[in-house]
Amino acid sequence: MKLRRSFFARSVHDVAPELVGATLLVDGVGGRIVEVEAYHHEDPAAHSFGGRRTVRNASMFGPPGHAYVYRSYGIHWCLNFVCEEGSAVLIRALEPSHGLDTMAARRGTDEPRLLAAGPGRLTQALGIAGEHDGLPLDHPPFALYAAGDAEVEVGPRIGITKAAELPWRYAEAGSRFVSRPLGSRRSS
DNA sequence: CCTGTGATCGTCT
DNA sequence: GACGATCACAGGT
Repeated sequence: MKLRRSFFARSVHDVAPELVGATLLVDGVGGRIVEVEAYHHEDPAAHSFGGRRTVRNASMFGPPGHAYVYRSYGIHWCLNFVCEEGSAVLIRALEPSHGLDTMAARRGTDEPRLLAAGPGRLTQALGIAGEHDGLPLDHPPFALYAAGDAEVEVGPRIGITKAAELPWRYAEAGSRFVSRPLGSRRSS
């Protein structure tokens, strides 16, 4: 079942766990989302913190159901799904199932676990870059299908220094394709 | 298993 | 001028 834009017009804390197990394809390449994180405007770790709009975070304040793509550490791209105003879900990892050869070529590895385990790896495998910022998620090149049954685990987010203790990371229990097991200490 | 470090640059102060 | 919602690799335990 395809996800409609209205799916995203809710609290990011409701949407994020429901995205675990959903299928994300970009031009037919992708797989099952197994790890996400929630960010919103009252969250010190979020780009939208305090409701401050900038050129970079404009998409976060745009309509729900669109992509927010930004550059991380000057090197990588990160993909988010915009929810209610000023909130978004960071897509951190997926289990590759469609277009494995394309992902392997883009990533420079055949190791399935390394194709899309981490937000930077995922965007590289799916061919996501700055031109995808602001695009609607219910139109090509995106295709999103609702999750079936998925057991979701919760834990602290990764790689942040502010509000690092908040348990707003959601992952599929037992998945080998997450960027890092829940409950482990290291941030990469 | 773990920790440390360099790469690299746009964004915000 | 400082700092990342990261990754790959090196080296020690």
